Amino acid sequence: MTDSSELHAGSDFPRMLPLRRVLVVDDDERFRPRLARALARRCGEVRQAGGVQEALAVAAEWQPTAAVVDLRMGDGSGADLVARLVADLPGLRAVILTGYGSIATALDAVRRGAWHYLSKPATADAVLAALTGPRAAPLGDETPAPSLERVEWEHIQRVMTDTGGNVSEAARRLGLHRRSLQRKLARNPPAG
Amino acid sequence: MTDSSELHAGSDFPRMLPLRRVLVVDDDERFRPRLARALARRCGEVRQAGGVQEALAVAAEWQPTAAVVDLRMGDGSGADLVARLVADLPGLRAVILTGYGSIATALDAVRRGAWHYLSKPATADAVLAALTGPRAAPLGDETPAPSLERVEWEHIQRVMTDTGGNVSEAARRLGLHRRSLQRKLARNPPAG
DNA sequence: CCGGCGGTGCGGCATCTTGTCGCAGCACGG
DNA sequence: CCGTGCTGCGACAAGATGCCGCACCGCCGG
Repeated sequence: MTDSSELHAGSDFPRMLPLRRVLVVDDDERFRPRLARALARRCGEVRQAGGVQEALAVAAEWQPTAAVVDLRMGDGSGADLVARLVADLPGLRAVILTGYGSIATALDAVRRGAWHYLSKPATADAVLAALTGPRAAPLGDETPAPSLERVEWEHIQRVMTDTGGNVSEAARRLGLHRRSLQRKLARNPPAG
Repeated sequence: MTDSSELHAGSDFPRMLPLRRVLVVDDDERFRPRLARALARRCGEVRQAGGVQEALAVAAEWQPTAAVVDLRMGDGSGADLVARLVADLPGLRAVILTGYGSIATALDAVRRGAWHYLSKPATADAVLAALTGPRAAPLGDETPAPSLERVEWEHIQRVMTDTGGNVSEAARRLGLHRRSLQRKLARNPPAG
């Protein structure tokens, strides 16, 4: 991936075969064309799809070698789409684009066949690096799932540092009442 | 930072300067040496530290150019450590290693100066790719924090697919009562 | 064939947790 | 000096959870 700075323009991508035909799937009409254009300057061919159905149609006849897929789309889950794509097109590398907070879901997608995941907004370079670099650690199933309590607590801590310790603001962002946040903070952190 | 003066010959890492001196920080006595050895075969020098205090001491006198830091350690947070390291050693690239479920916290670390984050277990190749590749999208502050409710819901969904839809098993992993999980699942997914 | 085991759904009730008030205090800036 | 927004905290009703029980189902071995 270190030589990604010298991507050949034109039609040959020596050992970067995954980048020959890249399918960009996102229902965000502002973001998708931008990403597609940026990718087009660096890869072989790039096509776009605005949703799951369209993506499946394009994939069936065009047989992309790589896909960049948004996690949340109006007509279906990007994770499901990726699972179907890699099933139909063995060897296809798919990266999941995800907004903040869906990282766990994106990791799920990796276990279901996605190559990597990125948080949005992602630069074209980051996408390329993810596509051509090593696969994201699939997180073996032996990694225990954290308790709900723990997940909640970590997210609260995160937002709290975000707001610089402002309880009222954090409560607003978390969507709960200030008093409730106070009480949660007063409690002790979960053990496991 | 420090340029040609202190370079040890022997290994050549052309434009991979970050990999000259790599500090591996983890309190897991089984995992750390393995990672360190694997890295040593691919980079310049590699040293290890078993905790935050030790890492700070080593960093002060050795001035690493890169660091691989576990997020959770007995004597302190890896995120805090990274923040201090990048403050002291400008140009240092630090990747955070995180277990499942602390991804949000790891992203936090990225905002506080870390270069990238990886989920554990991570291969040495993945670590190198993260260190030499583009920086993880720092997730501008405009990305809204998801509501607590939403975070909870996504985590539940994740564990549910993990268990193949087994409610009892998912409840056990989530650390709540089966009846409560049933009720949560019966409710509708959160909007925002 | 039957009993044990583990899963599911659901009702009910005691108990814990939240939401929503209100009040008082403190800091900041017009 | 007063408005604004933060903080901590008490109180009480509304809501969620833990925990019991029951009925039912599918599976597997005795």
